[in-house]
Amino acid sequence: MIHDQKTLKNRKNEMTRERILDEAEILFARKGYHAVSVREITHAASCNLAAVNYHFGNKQKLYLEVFRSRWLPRASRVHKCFRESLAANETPSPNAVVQSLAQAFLEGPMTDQERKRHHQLISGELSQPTEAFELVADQVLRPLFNNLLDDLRTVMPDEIEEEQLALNAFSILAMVLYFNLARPFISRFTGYTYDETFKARLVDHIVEFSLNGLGANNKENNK
Amino acid sequence: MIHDQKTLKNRKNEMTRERILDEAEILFARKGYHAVSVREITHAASCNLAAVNYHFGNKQKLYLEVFRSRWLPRASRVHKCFRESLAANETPSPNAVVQSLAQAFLEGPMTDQERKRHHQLISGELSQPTEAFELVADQVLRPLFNNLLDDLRTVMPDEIEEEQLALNAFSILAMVLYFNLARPFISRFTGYTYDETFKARLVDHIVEFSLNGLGANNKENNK
DNA sequence: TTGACATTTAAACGAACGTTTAATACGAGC
DNA sequence: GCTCGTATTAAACGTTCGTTTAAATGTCAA
Repeated sequence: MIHDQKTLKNRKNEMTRERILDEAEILFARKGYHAVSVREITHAASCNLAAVNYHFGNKQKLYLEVFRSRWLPRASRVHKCFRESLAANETPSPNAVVQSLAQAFLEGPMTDQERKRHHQLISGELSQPTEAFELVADQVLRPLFNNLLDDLRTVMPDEIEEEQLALNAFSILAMVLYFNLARPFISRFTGYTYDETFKARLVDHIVEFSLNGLGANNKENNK
Repeated sequence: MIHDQKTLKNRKNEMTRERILDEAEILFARKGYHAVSVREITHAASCNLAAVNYHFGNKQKLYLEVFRSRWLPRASRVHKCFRESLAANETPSPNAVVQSLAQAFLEGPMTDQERKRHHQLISGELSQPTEAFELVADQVLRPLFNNLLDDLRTVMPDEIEEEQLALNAFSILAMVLYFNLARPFISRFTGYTYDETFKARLVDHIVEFSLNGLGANNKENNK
């Protein structure tokens, strides 16, 4: 601990910064940007009120940094999980595409409360987009969409139109995203809890439903 | 105008009230509850700051009243449109169910900016539920879901499980709601504008995709 | 015209907000 | 030990917030 004092100092510096980011993400996800005060965040992070402005400039920049340093990496992990799971199949197929995507999003590399935070944050941006949405759209959503489009192009018949392909891609995303976003809604109406069994059931259903949905343009090789 | 002064007075009373509700809905939809101030609303409605508290008690109750007197009736109109469109078919079929639902939601009895406001408001409640969500869930969403469930029970094979039925219902709703909620997202990535042609194309796609999705449990009579 | 009631108005309230400041604390390098 | 630069602190800043008040205005019945 003597030989690396710079690190020690930096770690101390970053401790508060990181603690603020952690608590800010939790609170922003739970209550939304405007319903959370800087005082609330700094109190949860056990630091001084001025720390937010010292480390991030202002509240808005802190919010953006939550997306940059927390949301984006997590989304990248999910995206990577999807890519690797898909690549693991020796022969590409619509089934592999949809199954990999659904598993990555519903059972992917996140704890359950992480997933909840993750989707609450993006849900807020979808309903009231800020600068953070630009970030997310450019760095995550568009690459994901384009990848999905390419995957579908590979496994679907050649004669299919581009527009039809895009609509299919959106529909698959709709299924995957909806069953994450509408979780409270679904739990409320059915009484189901999102435990491992139910999530596995959900993945199966999404795969089956989407695959048949695609099947309209792809009668022969969808299994 | 002499014989009905009570009405005249009441109309005057309600003028301000209604104007506030109109402007409040627009602003709440556009910016979200916490990002809109009472001053902003009363200025847009060209009335005094205290009018909100006089007519509605407080800001929160005004927000709730927007849902009660504006959102719910509009949702009822859409629901009714769906029911009537479905009843117009002489023989019930999965195709009729899905098509009626998709048309009611995407091309139903609303102007386009009404639909935008409508979905922005509910989108906010989905991502950060308040008391208004209870209202909407009980009065609109649950009846709609139960109706859809009953419709599907009628047109699907008898041996289908309740859970399977519920998942199918959610999936159809996912398609319909997603293509409304994710409109900015979709427009951004494809460049498509939500004009009449594209909306008709969307309805066709949703019907086809969902119908095939259902088809997994319903091979023979889905057309 | 007068009196009772409902609505609108201007002004102010205290509280909470995001942000700034200036002083203090503290580890790293000389 | 001293100094420099970074981090933390307590306090205050000016603004805006939702809400309240009390007076003014308007409306209709008697």
